[in-house]
Amino acid sequence: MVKNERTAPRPSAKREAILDAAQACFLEQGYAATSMDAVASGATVSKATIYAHFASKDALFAAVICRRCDNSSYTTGWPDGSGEAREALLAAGTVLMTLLLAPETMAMYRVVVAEAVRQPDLARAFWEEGPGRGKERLTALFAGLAERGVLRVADPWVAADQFAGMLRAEVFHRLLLGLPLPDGRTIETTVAAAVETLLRAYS
Amino acid sequence: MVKNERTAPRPSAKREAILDAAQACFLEQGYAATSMDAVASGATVSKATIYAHFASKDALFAAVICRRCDNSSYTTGWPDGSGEAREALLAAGTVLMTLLLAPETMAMYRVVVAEAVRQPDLARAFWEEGPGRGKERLTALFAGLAERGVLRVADPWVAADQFAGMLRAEVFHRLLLGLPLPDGRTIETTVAAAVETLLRAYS
DNA sequence: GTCTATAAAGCGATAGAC
DNA sequence: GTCTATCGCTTTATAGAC
Repeated sequence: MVKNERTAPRPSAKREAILDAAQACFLEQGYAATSMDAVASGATVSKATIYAHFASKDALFAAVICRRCDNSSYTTGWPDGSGEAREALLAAGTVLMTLLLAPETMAMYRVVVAEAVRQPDLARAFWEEGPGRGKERLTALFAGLAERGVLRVADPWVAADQFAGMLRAEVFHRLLLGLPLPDGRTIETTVAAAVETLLRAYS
Repeated sequence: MVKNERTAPRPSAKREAILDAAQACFLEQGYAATSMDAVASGATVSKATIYAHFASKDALFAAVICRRCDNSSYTTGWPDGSGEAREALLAAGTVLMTLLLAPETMAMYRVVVAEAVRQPDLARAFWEEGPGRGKERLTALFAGLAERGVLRVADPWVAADQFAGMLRAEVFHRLLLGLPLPDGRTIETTVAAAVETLLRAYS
């Protein structure tokens, strides 16, 4: 850890505590309902200290979202695309949908969507680092399967779009609205149904 | 128009003006960023008049959402399911996706999602009157096509879920975040691709 | 950098006249 | 029902001591 970090501010203990507390507040209660007093209290820090690190509430919010985006790169279980098509799609679908339905992801999505109109740059960054990146990996997977001839996909982008869409159907939208799920619909059944449909369509 | 309306309050000119102004504010700026002063100004009415009609800001918001839900029943162009499967699905998909991508629908979705945690009852009402109703119609359509034997669908709910999901894929989520659309992706191409995929899978 | 204390403004909601 | 005027509270942000 040399001191040669010009772009990002170097992490300090207080700064991290502030970001942690702010993330908890923003994700649980939304942007507007979160007060700087609540963040200060959560971080056991005075409000003035927050303003020493972040220019404004907007800047603090942006910092929280960006930090979260940078950390959203865990891809354990992602298939390399070398085996059977069904196997690869089941693995990819399970990874994506598990990440998608994680409470933290849902909360993140809610708050970014809510603030998208007010902070367009943030919405763009969120998409590119989050859903957009997953979409690219999925497109690459379909392209690889098509190239190897195990799947007859004319346009990998469209196939990835359809796959992602089927994963993010009613289950996702009900969770986003905080509603109970329909009986018997789980990650496994949804992924399996989507994979079977795609295999029948593209074989 | 007899005076026998016990449930809903009878419409008055001022009341409607308030609801119109409130809807414009809430959908454009969100719940928290909308002040009662702004609504009063938009309706050319005093703030006290608003409180004569609505108990609180929350109540006003709920009234706006519910009124909008009641009006979202235009189904021009919805297929009766008597003809060919491709024809019926193309028609249904176009109707759904056109409604889905309408700016007003997008704004509504944004604000309801943002307030879902704080007002769960409202989120539930929105789902049942909006997306839920569309989903039911779609499920019935698939069930009818399956019954007539023109489509081999084991579970109409799953088929409807997948169709709706494919319609609400990247295009929908990018619009929700206020981002530009990828080149060459329109309502027509998305609907057509989804229909072809489902036909290949379920024929 | 970090604190306490406070400024300055905006908010939802209400009182009281008409 | 509708208005004007205002209350009481919370908010973001800052000043000044250390």
